[in-house]
Amino acid sequence: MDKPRVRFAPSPTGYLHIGGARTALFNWLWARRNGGTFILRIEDTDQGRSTREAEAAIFEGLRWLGLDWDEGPEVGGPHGPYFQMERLDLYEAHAEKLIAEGKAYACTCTKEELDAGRKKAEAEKRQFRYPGTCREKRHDRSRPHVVRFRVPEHGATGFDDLVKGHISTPHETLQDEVILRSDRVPLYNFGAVVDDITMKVNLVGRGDDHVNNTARQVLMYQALGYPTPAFAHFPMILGADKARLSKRHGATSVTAYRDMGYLPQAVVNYLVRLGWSHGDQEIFSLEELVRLFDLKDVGQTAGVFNPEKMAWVNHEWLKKLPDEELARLALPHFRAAGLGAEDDAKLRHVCAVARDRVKTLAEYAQSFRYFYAPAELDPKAKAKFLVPDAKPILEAIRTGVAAMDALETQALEKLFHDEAERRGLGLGKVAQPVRVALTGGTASPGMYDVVQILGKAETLRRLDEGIRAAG
RNA sequence: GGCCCCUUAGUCUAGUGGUUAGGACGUCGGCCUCUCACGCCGAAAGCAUGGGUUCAAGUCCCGUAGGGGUCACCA
Repeated sequence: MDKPRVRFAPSPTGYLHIGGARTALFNWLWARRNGGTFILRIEDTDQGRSTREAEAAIFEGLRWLGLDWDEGPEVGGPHGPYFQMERLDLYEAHAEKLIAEGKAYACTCTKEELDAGRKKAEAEKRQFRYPGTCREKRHDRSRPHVVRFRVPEHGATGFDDLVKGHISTPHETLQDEVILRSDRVPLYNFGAVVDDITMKVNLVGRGDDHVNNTARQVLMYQALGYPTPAFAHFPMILGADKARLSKRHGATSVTAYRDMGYLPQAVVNYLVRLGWSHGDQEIFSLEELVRLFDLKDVGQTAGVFNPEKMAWVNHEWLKKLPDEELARLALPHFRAAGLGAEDDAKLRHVCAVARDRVKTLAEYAQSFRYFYAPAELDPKAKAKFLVPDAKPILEAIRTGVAAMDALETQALEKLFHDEAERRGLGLGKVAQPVRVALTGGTASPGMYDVVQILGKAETLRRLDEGIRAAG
C-alpha cells in the first residue's frame, strides 16, 4: 500500500471536542505508524457557524495533545489552501465538469417548493426524495440555482470499510443531492470528495456518523473519474445515557480537561482505549502507540465515555512524573486557585505528597490549599481532637519542634514516637490532634511531611492556635 | 418511519469453534498504616434473547428485542 495520506477535517464551529480529538488521534497514529502524511483541513463552508476563534481552539487542542500536522493551516503544504472557503474555484470546476458530462445538473427549485414537498410527504407518511423536477429540463443558468448530483435510480453502491467491513447502500435511499449551493459554496459531501481527491487523500478515517455519506461520496469519485480512497469509520463516543456525547454530559472539550489538570498523555491514552485495544495493556505513551496502533484493532461498537477511568489514567501518568515536572505543571493551578505558590522546594514537596493522593493537578490546589492558606478548621475534627486531653500533647510537640534547628524526618519521628510512648498511647493519638491543628482536618499527608512543608514558624503558629482551641 | 450499523459484568475491553470466559476502571472486603491516599491480596458482577449448523457455539447462520447513526441550499 502507498504511504497513507490521511486527514482530519473539522468544521470550526466550536472547540475541539472529545470525539473529534479521537478521530484526529486515530488518523494521526495511522499516518505516523506508516510513515504517512497527516493533513489538517478546515471545513468552513458553513459560514453562519464557523468562527476564527473555533479554528484557533482546534489548533490549540491538537497541539496540546501533541498531534502535529504535516500539511494544513499555519504549516502550508503542496495541496493547499487548506481552508475550504479558499478553494471555491476548485469545487466549481469539478461541478462544471460533471454538468458537462451530464452527471450533474442545475436545479432551480426553490427551498419553499422543496419544503412543501417534504411536508406533504410527511403528511402522507412516505419518504421524501427530490422528485427530479429539474433532472431532464434545460435550465436557465442565469436564474438562481443549485447543482445537483445525479444518482442512479436502481442498484446499490458498497465499499469495504477497514473497521466495519462491507457496507452497501441501496440507491433507492439516496437522492439527487445538492453539491453546490446557489451561492456556489459546496455542500459537505462534494467539498470533502473534491478536497480528498485534490489533496490525494487515500484513507478517509472519520466518525461512523458518516457511514451513510460514504456511498454518495463513492458515487462522486466514480463520476469524477478517480479511484475511491479506503474508508475507516470509527465508532461513536457516547455519554453515560448512551446518547451521543454532548455538552450536557459535562466537559467535552479537550482544553477543558487541560484546565482541570489532566495531562495530554492521559487524554490521548484514555481516548485511544475507547474503541481500540492491544491485549490487556492499559497505559500507552504516544511513542508506544505510534509503534502499536493498527486500524485492524479498532472495534466497531460505540463506547461510553467514562470520566472516572479517565481520571485513573491521568493519575497513572501523574505518578510517573518527577517532582520538578509535577511542580512546574501544578503551579498554574495553584495560582488559578488564588494561592501564592512558587516553583520552589516547597511546591515540589507538596506535589510529591499530593501525587499519590489526588488524580488531577487542579485537585492539588484544592486538596492542599492549607499549605498556602490558613487551615480551615473542620468543626467535627475540632470537637473530636482539639479537646482538653490533647492540649498537653500539642504543647509537647510544640516544644519539641521549637527546639529543632532543622526539621529532619528522623528527629520528627523520634519526637512523635517518644511522646506517644511517654503517654502510653498509640502514635495515632498523638498525630491526629496535631494533624487537625496543622491542616484543619483529619486526613492529610504524613505528619512529618506536613511539618516540613509548613516550616517551623508556621507549624508553631498553628500549634499555638490548636492549643488555644483545645483549651 | 425507511435505510445503515452495533450487542461479552455498571463502564472500557481480550476472545477469530473446544478457555474454570482473561485484563482494566468503578464497587465491596482484607493487609499495610500517624489519618487519607498509594501499594499488595481477595470478592461480587458478563457472553441481550429465540431458533438453527456442529461431536462441540461468546465465536458461524437466521429471527426477535434493545441501542446508535442517518435521512438539509449543516457538517
